[in-house]
Amino acid sequence: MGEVTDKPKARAFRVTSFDVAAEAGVSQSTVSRALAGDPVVSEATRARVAAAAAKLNYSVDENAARLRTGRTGTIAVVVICRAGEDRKDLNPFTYALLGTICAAASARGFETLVSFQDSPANLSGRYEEQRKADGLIVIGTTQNSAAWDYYRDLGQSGMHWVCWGSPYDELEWIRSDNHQGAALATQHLLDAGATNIACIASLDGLQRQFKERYDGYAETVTAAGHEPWLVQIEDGLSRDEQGRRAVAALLASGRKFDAVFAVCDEIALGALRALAEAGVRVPQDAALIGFDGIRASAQAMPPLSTIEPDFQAAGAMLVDKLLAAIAGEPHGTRRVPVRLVARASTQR
Amino acid sequence: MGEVTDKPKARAFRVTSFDVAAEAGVSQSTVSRALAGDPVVSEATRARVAAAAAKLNYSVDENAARLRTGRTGTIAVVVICRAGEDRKDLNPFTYALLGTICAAASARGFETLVSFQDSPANLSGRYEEQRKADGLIVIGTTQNSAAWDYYRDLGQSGMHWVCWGSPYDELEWIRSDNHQGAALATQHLLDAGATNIACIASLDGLQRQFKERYDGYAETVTAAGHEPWLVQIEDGLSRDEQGRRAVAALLASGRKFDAVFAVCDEIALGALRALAEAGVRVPQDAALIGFDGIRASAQAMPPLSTIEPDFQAAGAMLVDKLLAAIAGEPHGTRRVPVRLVARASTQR
DNA sequence: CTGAAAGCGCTTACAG
DNA sequence: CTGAAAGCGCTTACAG
Repeated sequence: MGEVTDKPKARAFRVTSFDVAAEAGVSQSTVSRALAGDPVVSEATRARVAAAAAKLNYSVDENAARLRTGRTGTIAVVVICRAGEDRKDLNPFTYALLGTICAAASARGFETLVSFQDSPANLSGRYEEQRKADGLIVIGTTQNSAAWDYYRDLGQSGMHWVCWGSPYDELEWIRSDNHQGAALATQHLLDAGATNIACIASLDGLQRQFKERYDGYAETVTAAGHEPWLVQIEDGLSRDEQGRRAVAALLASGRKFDAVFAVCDEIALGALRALAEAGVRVPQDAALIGFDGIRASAQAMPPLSTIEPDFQAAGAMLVDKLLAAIAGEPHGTRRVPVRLVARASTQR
Repeated sequence: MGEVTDKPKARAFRVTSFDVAAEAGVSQSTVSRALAGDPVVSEATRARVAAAAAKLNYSVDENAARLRTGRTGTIAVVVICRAGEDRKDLNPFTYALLGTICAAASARGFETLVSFQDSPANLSGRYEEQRKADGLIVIGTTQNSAAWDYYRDLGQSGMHWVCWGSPYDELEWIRSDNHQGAALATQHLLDAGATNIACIASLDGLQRQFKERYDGYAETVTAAGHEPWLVQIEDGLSRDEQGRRAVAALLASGRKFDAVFAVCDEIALGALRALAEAGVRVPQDAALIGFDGIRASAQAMPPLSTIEPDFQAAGAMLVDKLLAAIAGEPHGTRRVPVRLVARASTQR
C-alpha cells in the first residue's frame, strides 16, 4: 500500500453499469433493462441487479441516458421579470405559480430548470435546441413586452412551450377564469348591498387578464342595473403605486362610491393603504375586493377579500398542456377555476 | 420528390457538429474548438465556423458535451418546505433568496435545477450521482428537521453542497449577520427612546438564526442597562400565528412595554395585527421592528421597520461558496451583511 | 429472457 | 493551426 503512487485523478472514479453487471454476473444491457423496469427481465435477475446496484451505490448517468434516448425528463421554466426589478419585489403570485409548476412537474417525474429573465441581454429560451429540456413554460409579468416578443418569435421555431401571462392570444396559454372570477367578485359586492362599484383596471391590449376581469365586472353591474365605472390604472408604475394613484383619482372625481373591485391583489393592497390614509374606512365606508389570492391579502388590515385561482390546478394544467404538446396530443383546457375568498374587507 | 416515402421518423432530424463541419469545410473537431472559443483556432476559421453554425441554426447538444466533460454547468437548488404546506404560503424570504441564487448562478454561466421538497417521500438530493448537477444548494425552513437530517446524512457521501437555514452548525452554511442585525434593531429602538423592549424569539437548538438574533438583542439592551425580556414563540404554528400568540402572552403578562423586536418579519406581521386588534397603537404606544426585509413589511400598516439582508449578496455568496467547493478552493465568507430599514413602525 | 454490438454527439489527447 | 480517432456511459434494435 505504501508503494501506491497518489497521482491526482483527472476524473473522479465512477461506478458504471458495467461494474454493476460484473457484480451481478449479468451483461451490461441486462443491468440497464433491469434498472429501467423493463418487464422483460425475470424477477430473479432484477433482484440480483438491484442488490448489486445498491451495494455499489450506483446511479444512472443521466447525461448518457439522455444522449441516447433524446429525452431529458426536464422542463424549463422561465420567469419573466420587469427589467432591473429586485427578486424580492416579484409578484408573489408568480412565485406561487412557480412553486406549483415545479411540484406538478416533479409529480410527473420531470425536473425543472428555472431561470429568471428580465433584460434583452438575459433572454434565452433555446433549451430544446441545446437538449437541456423537452419543453418550456414561460410565466411572469405581462408588462415586459420585449420579453414576450422574444418568446413569441422564438416560438415560431417549432419548440414546445406553454405560457401564463402572455399578452398574445394566439399562443398556447393557460389563464385564470378571469371573467367568471370578476363576476363572482362583483356579485359579492352587490350582494353586500353595494350600488356604486368602481373598478380599478386597465383595458389596454397587453394586460389581457385585466381586460377580461373588467369585462366580467362590467357585465355583472350592468345586469344589476348599474353603470360600469372604470378607474384606469397608469402604466409603468409598481402595482402598489398604481393602486394608490387610482384611489387618488377616484377621490378626486368627487363621485360617491361604496365598493371597489381592483383587478389584482397587489393593486388592491396599494388602494387599501391609500384609502386608509384618506380616512375612508374599509369596509364601513367602502368595501374592497382584489383578485389573485396572494398570501399578503390575508395578512392585510383588514384582511382583503379576493378571487383565488386554484394554484395547484394552474401548475398542473401548465405542465400537462406542455407534456401533451411534447407527446403530440391535444390538450384543450385553458382556464384555471377560481373561487371567492370573502374576508373582512367586504363584510359590513 | 413525389417519390419520397414519408416514413415517420423515430427521432427528429438534428443538426450536429458534423453538419456544421461539412458546411464550413473543416473537420468536426475544429467546429467543436471554434464554438467553444478555444484560442488555438485561427480567427478566419472561427468566423467561417460561426457563420456555418448560424446558417444551420446549430446548438451544441449539452448532453453529449456533459457526458464527455463530466461537468454539467448546472447547480441544483432544493427548497425545503413544511410538510403539506401550500406553495403560496412559503415564506417570501425563501422565494426572494431562490430568485437571487438563480440570478447569481446565471451570471456565472450556470443553470439552476430547482426542486421543492417537503415530505420524506419527496426528499432526493442525489443530483451529483445522477450527473444532473455539479453541486447542490439547500435553502428553506429550519422547521422541517426530517429534511435537514436527510441532507446532513447525504452530505457525508462527499457531494458538494452549501446550505441556508440549516439547524446544524457543522455544515457548510451561509447566514445573515444575525447578531449585528439584532444589535442594529435594538439600538434603533433604544435611540427612539424605548426602555422596555420585549423580544419575540425562540432559543431552541433548531432555529439557529433566532437564537443569534436574540443574543444580539440581549447584549444590546444589557449594555444599555436594561434587562433582556424574552417572549418565547410556540412551536408548530405558522409564523403569523406565533406572532399573534406572542402578543397575547405579552399582554397577559401585564408588564409594561414600549417596544417589540420580533426575530422575523412574518412573526412581526402577526404581532402587528394582534397589537392593532388589542388596541395597542404602533408606533404611538409601542414601536415594532422585525427582521428579514420581506416585501410585505413595506406594505403593512404602518409600514414595518426591519433588518434587511443583502439578498443579492446572499445569492452570490451561496453560489460562490458552492463553486469554490466544487473547484476545491477555500471560501471563508459565511455572513451576509444586513442593514436597518427604518419605517413608520418605529418612528414616534 | 439475455447478450453482443451499435451509436447517441460531443471533447480532447495525440499526431502532424 | 487542424484532423483522425478514441471514448464518455448509457439504451435499444437485433440475434439467439
